[in-house]
Amino acid sequence: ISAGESVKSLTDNTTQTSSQDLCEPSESQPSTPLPPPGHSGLSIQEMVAMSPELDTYVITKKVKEVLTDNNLGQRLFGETILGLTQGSVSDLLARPKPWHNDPHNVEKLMDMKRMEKKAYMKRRHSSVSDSQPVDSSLTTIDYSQGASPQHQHHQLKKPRVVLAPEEKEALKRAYQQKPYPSPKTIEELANQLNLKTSTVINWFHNYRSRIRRELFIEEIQAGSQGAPTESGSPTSRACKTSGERDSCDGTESDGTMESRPGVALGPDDCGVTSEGEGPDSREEGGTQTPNRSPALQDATTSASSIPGTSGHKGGALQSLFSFPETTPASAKNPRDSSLRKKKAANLNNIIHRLEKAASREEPSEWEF
DNA sequence: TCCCAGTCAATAGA
DNA sequence: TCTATTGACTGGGA
Repeated sequence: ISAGESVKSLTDNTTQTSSQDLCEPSESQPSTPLPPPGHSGLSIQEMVAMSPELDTYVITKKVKEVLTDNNLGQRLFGETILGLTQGSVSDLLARPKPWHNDPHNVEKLMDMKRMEKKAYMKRRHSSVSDSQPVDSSLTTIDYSQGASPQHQHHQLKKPRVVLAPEEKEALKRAYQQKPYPSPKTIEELANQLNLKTSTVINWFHNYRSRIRRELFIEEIQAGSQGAPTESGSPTSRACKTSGERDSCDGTESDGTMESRPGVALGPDDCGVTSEGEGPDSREEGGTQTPNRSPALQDATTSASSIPGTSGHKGGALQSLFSFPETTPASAKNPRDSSLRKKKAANLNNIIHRLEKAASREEPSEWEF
């Protein structure tokens, strides 16, 4: 059996299971005839859409475990199943994205799927030269993504800029002083570091974004361990600060951001000290959320201090998606709690089948 | 126009 | 050869 078949089998069974589990949480049989691509049966996406809150951190962690256990590479999984590159898969697995959604939106989702199916059928009839892969489980989204402009401009690609450690240090110090530098500051930084302004701009965007994600993960981890937080809710985004972390990727200790001897650009050399900025200063606009100030960092990172006592690892599968009873939703309504438990049971079931499917031989034919 | 989330893809490291 | 990192880019929202 090829790894590709394994992946397919794995994901196929996930879909199948999820459709049934939605109706019957406790049991399901995967032998049901498979719907064609673009069908209106419930898939993993729909199941997910019906869950207002999911511990995506735990789910992602489990998926990662399954991939590892079954020797399924990120590239294969990403390209075959998700339509993502290896790097994106790695990023997602390392930093899962939280969500919060309205379960009633499932109706919208079904409508969208119907539209998708129509479009798919239309394309199939009209396209003559496009020899589609036998694996019809690839969704229409996959095809559209394959035609991204990035692929078309392949020949025009610029060489990748690799920032030197000193340059990164200087940028980080500048960031500490001003997470949102003005165009003037950016230009000064670019000049002093001999970089393009676009590179500096991109660096600040990326750094802010990745720090934010790191904080999400911390909150999720804290929340999934019983802390009554609004973990995972995009609404919490507005409460984030961008400058509260020294390290972007979590692999560097916060101490690395201290001013470093031997680096050409000291804090005063970063071009960020000449404009009277305070720790919370943001030069342009002034329309940003005020609590983005680094000065608030302690308040927003305190949730991460909860020790890692997750009982998921090595434990029974049924405990994988045990939603904390202390979360606001379940606390205010016992019915919610029961609902959440049902969902947890469903998800545990899915994971169980994922694992079983990964070790099975026969590929089946359905979409993820 | 700016910021963001999401993603790609080059590169480094294991 | 695999995964992790990260600069660059796109599209959407305000």
